[in-house]
Amino acid sequence: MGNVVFHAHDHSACIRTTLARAEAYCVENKLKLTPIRRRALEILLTEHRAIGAYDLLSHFAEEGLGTAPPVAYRALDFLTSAGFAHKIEGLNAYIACANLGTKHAPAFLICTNCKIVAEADACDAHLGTTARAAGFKIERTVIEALGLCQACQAAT
Amino acid sequence: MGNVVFHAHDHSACIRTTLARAEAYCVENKLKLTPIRRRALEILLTEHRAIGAYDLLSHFAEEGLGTAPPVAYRALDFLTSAGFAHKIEGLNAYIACANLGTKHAPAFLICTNCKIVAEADACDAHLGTTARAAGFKIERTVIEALGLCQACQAAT
DNA sequence: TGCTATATGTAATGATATAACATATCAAGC
DNA sequence: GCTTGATATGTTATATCATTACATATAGCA
Repeated sequence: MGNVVFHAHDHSACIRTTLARAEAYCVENKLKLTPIRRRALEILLTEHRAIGAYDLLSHFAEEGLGTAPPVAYRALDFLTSAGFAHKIEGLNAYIACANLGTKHAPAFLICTNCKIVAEADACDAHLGTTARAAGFKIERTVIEALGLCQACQAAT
Repeated sequence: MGNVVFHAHDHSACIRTTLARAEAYCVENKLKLTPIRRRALEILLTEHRAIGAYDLLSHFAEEGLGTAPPVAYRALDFLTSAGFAHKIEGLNAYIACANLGTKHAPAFLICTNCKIVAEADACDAHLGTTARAAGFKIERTVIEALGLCQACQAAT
């Protein structure tokens, strides 16, 4: 199963190795991890919880990296497309990927109180089982598959 | 398994029986299905797909039922709390419940092209299996469990 | 070097959602 | 039938989340 950890861990090492993996992945896939994109990932990794696009933007503003919303959304678009971050639809917020570099369908356990998010894998079959193992108390689930219905596939 | 239907059906009958079930459920549970709430449900049932809060509000405006956002959001809050409608987080949109009156954890198959939404049950184990049976092609999944982590449970 | 893709800067606006407070309605108990 | 308290509705303003559109800059390549 995935890294379902709500407990403490060596966070600075976790940030360093994840950034390194992101860099390697970009080289392999001819993607450009520009300073602003790299910094965005670093901020998400440091926060280690889901944060809003405008929260990210405040960090950028403090550091003189930009003040207009597109700056944040572009960085987040890059990170989510590359699989370095995920959007938590239930919170309209974004979080660094915990299994960076691997193709995966993420599933999340989100604490509505402290906003900490644990990433599991959707292939772990039941979120309920994973949650029980982690001592997480589920209050609401969001389970959605977006794609094309049969008719729309035929029409295109 | 749930009513995973992308195909045509007797829609006016479906609306009538669902409204009747909602009314019965409200009587049983001492909830008030006021005219505006009833009309909101009727509109969602008629649309038979996910619509935005402001789409609902336009219907209200045309019918002289209100023009301010809270009118729509209150009606939607009532319907979702009562289990008569669900929010589709991936679309920021709302849809009438297909299994009204029964306690259930819904899972959705959402066509990003035509916006039709099929409701399955999360207990059906795998969304993938359900999708395959319906000929639905999944492009993105949103799987989120919101609740309280162990630490936050302990703290309260 | 000059061309073209891609990335960034910036202003304006669109889309979604809630806060706050006033007024109305309804049902329970007197 | 009135009072009272709870719930629902009306309304203004504002908060929050996200994109469009267009100008400018920069990197990689012919």
